[in-house]
Amino acid sequence: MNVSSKPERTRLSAEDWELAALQLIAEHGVGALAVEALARQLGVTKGSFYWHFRTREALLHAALERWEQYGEREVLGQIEQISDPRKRLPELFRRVAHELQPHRVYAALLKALDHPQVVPVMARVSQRRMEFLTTAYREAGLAPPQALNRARLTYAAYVGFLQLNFTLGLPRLNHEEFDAYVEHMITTLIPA
Amino acid sequence: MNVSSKPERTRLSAEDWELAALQLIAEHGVGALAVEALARQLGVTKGSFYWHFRTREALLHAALERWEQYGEREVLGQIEQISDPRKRLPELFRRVAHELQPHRVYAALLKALDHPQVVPVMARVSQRRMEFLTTAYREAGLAPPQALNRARLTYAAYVGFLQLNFTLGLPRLNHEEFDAYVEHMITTLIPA
DNA sequence: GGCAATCCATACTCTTCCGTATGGTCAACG
DNA sequence: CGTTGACCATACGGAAGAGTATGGATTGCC
Repeated sequence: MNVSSKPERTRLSAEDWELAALQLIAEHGVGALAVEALARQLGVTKGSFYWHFRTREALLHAALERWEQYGEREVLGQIEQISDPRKRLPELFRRVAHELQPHRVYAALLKALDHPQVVPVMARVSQRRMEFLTTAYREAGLAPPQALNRARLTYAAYVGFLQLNFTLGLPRLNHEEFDAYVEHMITTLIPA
Repeated sequence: MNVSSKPERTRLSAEDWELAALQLIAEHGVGALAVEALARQLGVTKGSFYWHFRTREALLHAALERWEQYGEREVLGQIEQISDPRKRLPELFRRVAHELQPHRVYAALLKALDHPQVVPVMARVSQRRMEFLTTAYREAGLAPPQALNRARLTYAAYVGFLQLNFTLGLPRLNHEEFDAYVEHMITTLIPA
């Protein structure tokens, strides 16, 4: 809690700036990533920043790289350990649905696809996830062309739900309504 | 073609500014909506702008309102005239899929849900479209709870596809691949 | 043609934010 | 305990863009 609210008067490292940048991106988007604002939030001034980073773009690049590295195998790694291929996709859906917090950054980056720096990162991440989905659908019994299109459809639904739910707050679902929606997704998208 | 490239030396109205703003939003996002940039594009200076509008926010508000008014009943109005309810949804899918041009503004606004001005507009538009989808699914034979969730799923897939395809350029589909994807959507999401 | 309203250009101010220059402070270590 | 290097504050320069002030140009209308 007091990582950013109470600076605790310890000195900062480049990692601190990158984590603070990711948090700020998740809350206010890439456009709000200003060094002076970040410095105020961290309780220091710009002088600190320009010791750790050469430029603002360097910070964004480092933060995106960190996110791409560490935020990846949180979900996919655990799912791959499930032996039964037919149980993988429902479990993936349920886990992703109930751990929406790590996806805040992804939702924010989705709204920043104007910036040339985030496009390659998002392209790589989306590509990997889509390939994961495609093979999962193939292992679940779909023919290759069907599996590919189903993966596209599933991933589009995921991305769209992030946009609509997070930043637009629509549809406004309570807990049980949300669970019902997830189960509806499972029965609709995953072959029996 | 020469609406913006050749100003034809005619004087401008507020409508001209709003249309130019929408075009600029569709191409470069809401963040790129700067009055001096727009003025350069229209072949005039800021002096013209601040005669027609009190502030930059006023222009954005007017442009959004115009978009919400005129860009709505292009698709939905035609679909409602289809008598057979079971043929409405496939036809809706195909038309939306092949007229993606009017959805560029929607895709751009989707990436600008940080701005407080666009949130209510997008909320209204998305709400209306989702209600349209829900009744269409009910008329296609789904029970009310199923129809609601199916509408959410469909609309999320639509929104996600806009994001992934337009601004990220992924998945990169040619014409027949795209048609196959649309047909896959139809068979997967619409009850037989 | 002349007048008034409409439309636009020019020339400012003000704010925000990136980046630089430079000196100060604190901790570690010999 | 003094020196060194890591870390930070302060002050500045410069670019970009919003908004204002004011006068000039152009159009419609009598």
